[in-house]
Amino acid sequence: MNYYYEIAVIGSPLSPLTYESTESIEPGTLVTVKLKNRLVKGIIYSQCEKPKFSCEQIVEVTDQRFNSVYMHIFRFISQYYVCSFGEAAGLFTPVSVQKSRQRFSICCDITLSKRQEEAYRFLQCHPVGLLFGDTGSGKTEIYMKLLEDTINAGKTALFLMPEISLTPQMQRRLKKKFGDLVAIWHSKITKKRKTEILAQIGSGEVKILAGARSALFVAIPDLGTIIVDEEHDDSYKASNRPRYHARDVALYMGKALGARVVLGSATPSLTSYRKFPFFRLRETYFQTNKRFRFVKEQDGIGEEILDALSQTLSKNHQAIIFLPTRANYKYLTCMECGKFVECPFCAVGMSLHRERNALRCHYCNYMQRIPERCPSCNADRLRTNRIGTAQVVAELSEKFPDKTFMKFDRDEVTTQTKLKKILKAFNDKEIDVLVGTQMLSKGHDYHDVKLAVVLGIDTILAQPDFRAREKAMSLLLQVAGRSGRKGEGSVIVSTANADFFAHYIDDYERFLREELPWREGLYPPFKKLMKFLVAHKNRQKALQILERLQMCLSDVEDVEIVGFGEAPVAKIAGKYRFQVLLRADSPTALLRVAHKCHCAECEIDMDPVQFS
DNA sequence: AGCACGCCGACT
DNA sequence: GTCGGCGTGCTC
Repeated sequence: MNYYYEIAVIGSPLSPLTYESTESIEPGTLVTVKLKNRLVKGIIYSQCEKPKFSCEQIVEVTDQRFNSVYMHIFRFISQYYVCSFGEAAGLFTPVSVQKSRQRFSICCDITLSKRQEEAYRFLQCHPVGLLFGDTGSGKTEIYMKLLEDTINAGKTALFLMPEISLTPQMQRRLKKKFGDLVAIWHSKITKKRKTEILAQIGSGEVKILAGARSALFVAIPDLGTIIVDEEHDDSYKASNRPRYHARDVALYMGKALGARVVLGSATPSLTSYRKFPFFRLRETYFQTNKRFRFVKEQDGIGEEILDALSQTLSKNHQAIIFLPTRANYKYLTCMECGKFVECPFCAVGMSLHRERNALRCHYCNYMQRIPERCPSCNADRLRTNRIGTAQVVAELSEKFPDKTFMKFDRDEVTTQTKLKKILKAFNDKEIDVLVGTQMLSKGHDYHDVKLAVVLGIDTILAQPDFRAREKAMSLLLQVAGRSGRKGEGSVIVSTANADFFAHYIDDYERFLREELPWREGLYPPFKKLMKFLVAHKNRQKALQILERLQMCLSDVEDVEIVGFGEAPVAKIAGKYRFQVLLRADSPTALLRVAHKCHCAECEIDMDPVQFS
């Protein structure tokens, strides 16, 4: 007897293909099949009738299978983020469940403050809850308590955090409490280690998987709790196909698998604030006395900031300096023709990196010599623009020769090991000042930072993005939260928008409340957005695809075309980019359009977060 | 005429 | 996505 199955090829954009087998196989089973004479992995989508064409035999049936709830989740992802079933399933890692799964109980030794106890009880009685807790208010203890409960109930848990918040300190804390019951999972751990962890999850030795975005896709059995820490963080949104949002997938998975979902943040997203019941946990742990000062200085570091820094350093205290720019300078501009030196492959200015004596493109990594003359008009009046972390380090090292400054950005912190090393050196006082980008703001505990300097926040506020204010405000608070964790701390912000920031600085909830009406009728959480992206190395071709797309979009109902045209970065790695932004009241209307008009040449971005 | 490269369509 | 077929265009 022969059976026929529709099989989705893992990671392939193709819709399921039909294969033949002599065995009866359950949907969700992973198999090996031949595709164009090559062996590929597939997942049984469904059983079907004998097709009219002759088809290939399934090569191998593995003992790995996703259950029907997971199949349902894959279907949701492929529907909602508009990708093939094989691409959705390809995100996930199966776990082979052993029959005699081990059970453990953990001793309940976490003591919570009265307020923490209330927060904990609140989260306990909501299937989805938002822990809106200031930095230093003790969110972690509440997470620990929830994880402890989960294990004692014989269940497992996922603990998600942005890749960069996966600090040695958080790992240590988890390890200290849960020992080998917790495993750490992120994109950089080795294949060997991953196999090991998967086996331990299967046997029930590991009960908590803590990690970055990708940890969500480990099909851990008996899931009881999903915690999404720093839920506001945009790094939860995938930047390539399928462009899922890990927080939103976590919410869906929680519902489907019957697991409690806890979102946590000091600066929750406006959408989560509006959507979910929340508990407000204010700063109670250390009675900090934070002073904010706003100054208006030009690009770079002016007198007032230098004074503040000088005072802090003279007392042998530490400081952090935030600015949103890497390299020495973001641009090299011609004073004659006004153009900046552009990457030959991308429509962006190249950044000046002194230590490599080169201009580097931050999109495609192309490097070239620093030119003497303008490549466009040949004038020899090139000037640097927009100071970056490397330059701040260089200039301050010269001004304070007996102090140590360290760059803290993606260029410097390339591995977990380097992150560990720098954080240790900083906490051991071998470094006096960290100068960094967003990375500085993510969940690290700096013991003795008495001053936080925030530069360039106005460039974030000025982004053509409906969330520009939300991004700027939360970033400022997150950076500020790193200063004065014990005792006094001050924050000095260089901005021309002091009124805006000052108004909300000690009450993020006020910001969220007052921001809400601006979004009404226009943006999330009131409206749904979707973006079509077209990229092609032939500009003419790209325009053709865009035109065809517009035709398809011309007669759709309940969907508004907000705008179309060149993408904010009109060319990346030699590909010309165009986009269409759509708006609707419901995701259904958008998805109807997406499924009608999508094609191989365009990518769909549901709930986009990137607008510049 | 022979070969290289790049585009496009099919993949069960 | 990835492979191979085929057409264009350049070289021997």
